[in-house]
Amino acid sequence: MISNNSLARFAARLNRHSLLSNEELQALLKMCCLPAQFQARRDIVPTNKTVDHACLIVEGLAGRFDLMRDGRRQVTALHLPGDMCDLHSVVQPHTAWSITAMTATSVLFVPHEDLQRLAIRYPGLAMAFWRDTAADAAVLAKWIGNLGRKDARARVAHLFCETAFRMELIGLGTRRSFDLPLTQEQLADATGLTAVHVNRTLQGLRETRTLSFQSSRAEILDWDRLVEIADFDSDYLMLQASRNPSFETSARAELPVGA
Amino acid sequence: MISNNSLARFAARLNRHSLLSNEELQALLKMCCLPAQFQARRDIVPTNKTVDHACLIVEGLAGRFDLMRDGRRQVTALHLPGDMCDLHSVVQPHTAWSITAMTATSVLFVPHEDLQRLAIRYPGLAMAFWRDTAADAAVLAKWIGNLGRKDARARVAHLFCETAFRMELIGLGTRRSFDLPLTQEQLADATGLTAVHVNRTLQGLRETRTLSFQSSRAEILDWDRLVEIADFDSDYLMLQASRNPSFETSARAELPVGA
DNA sequence: CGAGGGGTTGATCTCCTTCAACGGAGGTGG
DNA sequence: CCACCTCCGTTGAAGGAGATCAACCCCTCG
Repeated sequence: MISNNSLARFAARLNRHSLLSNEELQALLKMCCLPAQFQARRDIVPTNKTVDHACLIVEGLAGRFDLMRDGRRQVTALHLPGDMCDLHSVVQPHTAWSITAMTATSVLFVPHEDLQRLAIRYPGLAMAFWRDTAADAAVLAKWIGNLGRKDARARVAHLFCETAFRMELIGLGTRRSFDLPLTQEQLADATGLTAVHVNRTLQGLRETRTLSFQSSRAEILDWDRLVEIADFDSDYLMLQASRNPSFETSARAELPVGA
Repeated sequence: MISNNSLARFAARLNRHSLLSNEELQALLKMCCLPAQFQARRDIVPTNKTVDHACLIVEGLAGRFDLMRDGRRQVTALHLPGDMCDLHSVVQPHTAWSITAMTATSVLFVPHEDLQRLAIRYPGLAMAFWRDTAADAAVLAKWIGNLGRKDARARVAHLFCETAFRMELIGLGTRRSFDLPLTQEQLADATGLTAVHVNRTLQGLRETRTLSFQSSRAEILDWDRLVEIADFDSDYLMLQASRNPSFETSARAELPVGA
């Protein structure tokens, strides 16, 4: 199955915050899953359904959306390749959100059943899944802070800092330069602004030689300045610091004995 | 130990979204934990530390805060009695957030070690913990939508809808009438507004006989109207609908045999 | 009695929205 | 190959929602 390669990206993500044993890793990679393609602006997971599979981003960009009655929409999370963007649906199969392809996107659908089976069989994996959901939540919390208490410039700057950081982490470009094929309207959906104001804000950042974002490419000209403007601190991403090896090893040690 | 009674509230919360077996329930209630009291505005969990215990709210109100460099602050989550407000710290012991008592609050500190042990021993509990974190994240996502795309009136209305709903659920008042000893400044911290504007917004809601909030008491005079203004839909709270019994029972069935 | 915290009010300012128009790039069909 | 259309970025002008600043009131508490 071709999907092995793509599952590896997810495994790598988990392994970044949770140490996985070889056995756990192998079990992860053996999950069977269904590949699918989506054009930009297509719903990958519609709202208000009950789903029986989670969705792993292989290529492209996907957004989790909160939709208002009047048609306004807000991106609540941005998902890059390797993200299992609704891993939480395993424990919460009724969707109150919707996941939409923001660019042409290819995904793998992974049955909940498989993920549940792994979580029961391997407590270390259950912890890793839980931790992944917690990491996701930490990003959500940070976005609340940004939307609630920062102006347009800081919000846009923060989005670019975060995305640059994550892109570098998964090996898609560097934090100074990476592809980001989003329209200004999509950036607006993510920052709680209008497309017009995102435009003006980007111009401001461009004029001060801080950030240039043109033809789907982000070039961060002055990283320190951007971080300063955004009040960005990568800690919340929980990408390297949050390992909890003492528990992971004890989990493994206890597995053959205790359970 | 006095704490049994208080742990029961948390168990009830879990049981609301995850079916627990008697054995799991008993194990939960047997956790040992340390009671503590906090005055309003005291940090229960400071930011930028590594913690080895989670924090269960027994009485009072606590807020999770995101703090900006310049001193601005944003509440990212509001925690009511029965909430284990940083359950996610079990898998993510480094705090990027801070938890502060918003009123006089009594809490129980529960060692991560105990929670981890339970999660390993009982996959059903591990799932319940994971689901609790997911439910928490769903609220965070909804708040992002509110902050990003709704005006002051809708934000305030939504906060009251959500809180009324949750209060009723845990048996502290009804959705029409409940105690909420928060200042307008604290409401402002939660809605991304200023205290002055919260004041004017509340006046507007009071004048239209929708909501009255005075001397620490919320009276929702017109629930339907408030829901309409807030664009509130309780689905995201995942309080009754998200049970996943098919898995829970299979987990239990497999426990004695499989693991 | 004085101090301080919280609610209320008014005046002013500003950031962002809204609306509208235009231009360029890319795609399509005659 | 050009006409046309659509999408996206850009610009300008006007309006509005909410912030900011400052004052005042009331209540509680030392």
